Amino acid sequence: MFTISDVAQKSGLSPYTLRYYEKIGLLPASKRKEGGQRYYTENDINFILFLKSLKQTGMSLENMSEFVKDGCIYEQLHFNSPEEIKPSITKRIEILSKHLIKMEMQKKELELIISTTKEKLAYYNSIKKGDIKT
Amino acid sequence: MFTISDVAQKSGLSPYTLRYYEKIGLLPASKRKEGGQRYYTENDINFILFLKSLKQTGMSLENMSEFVKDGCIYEQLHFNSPEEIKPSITKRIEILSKHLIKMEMQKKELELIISTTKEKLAYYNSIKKGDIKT
DNA sequence: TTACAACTTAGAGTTAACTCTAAGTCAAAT
DNA sequence: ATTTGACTTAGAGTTAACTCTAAGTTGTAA
Repeated sequence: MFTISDVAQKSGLSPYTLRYYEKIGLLPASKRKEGGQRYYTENDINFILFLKSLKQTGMSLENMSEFVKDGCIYEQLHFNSPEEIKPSITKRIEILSKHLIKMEMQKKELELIISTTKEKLAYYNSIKKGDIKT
Repeated sequence: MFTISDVAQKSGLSPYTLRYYEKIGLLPASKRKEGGQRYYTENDINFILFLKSLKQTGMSLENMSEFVKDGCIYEQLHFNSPEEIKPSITKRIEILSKHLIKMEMQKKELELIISTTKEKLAYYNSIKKGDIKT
């Protein structure tokens, strides 16, 4: 069982951000200790890491919320029981399919600019070494 | 020679955004027609597209400005004459190298989440088709 | 048991990156 | 020649996503 700062540490998100995500409904209400303090399980952390990777690949918080909501219990990095997931399945398939296409395009774009960047670097380095005289 | 809305069209950035980029010094002062209206060449557009791809892969406008500035004439998608580029070469190599590493990591991350997403989609689809009964 | 650090909340403030408004000028078509 | 629509500027407004503040509570180590 982990505190909010443990999770912050593990996820690279600040405690502020984690509370904010909960406030806007992107994360489900955390479990609480006696005194009211949040605690998190491994599963909670895995879910947070999954959301973080969606975010890193350009999904907006709003779009992520749509993925998470619909009254559905959030899943443990994908193995909730089928009957828990079923009501929101079509919606989820739709969102993930769209995002998948976006990510595939992103990957192509990324590969292109990586090679453009390598070319530029090679050019700059050749000038620096003096291979190209002025 | 292209107008600002031509460039907007070609680059996917709005005229507002193009003027804004110029205002903050991310783009060099545009050439103007008689009446003061901006016009752009193919080279200008290529440079704008290069900046756009840097942005798409997560470089901040501030970081891009650093790349562009240093009093240097901006380059035509990489072939300014060496003597124009030389003063800012070390800085540019530094920025691009850092960004390259970031992009390589991003690519790995992207590949990982693409495959995770595919798995999830396969799982959802199998529930939808009824292969997994409740 | 007393510090002291980390937690809690609601709500305010910040930052990056646009995005628009207002008031006016310019250009193309009728 | 006049209308229509795109252009110009400075500066204000917006949005997403945090990030912090204040005031108070809880947990832990000496």
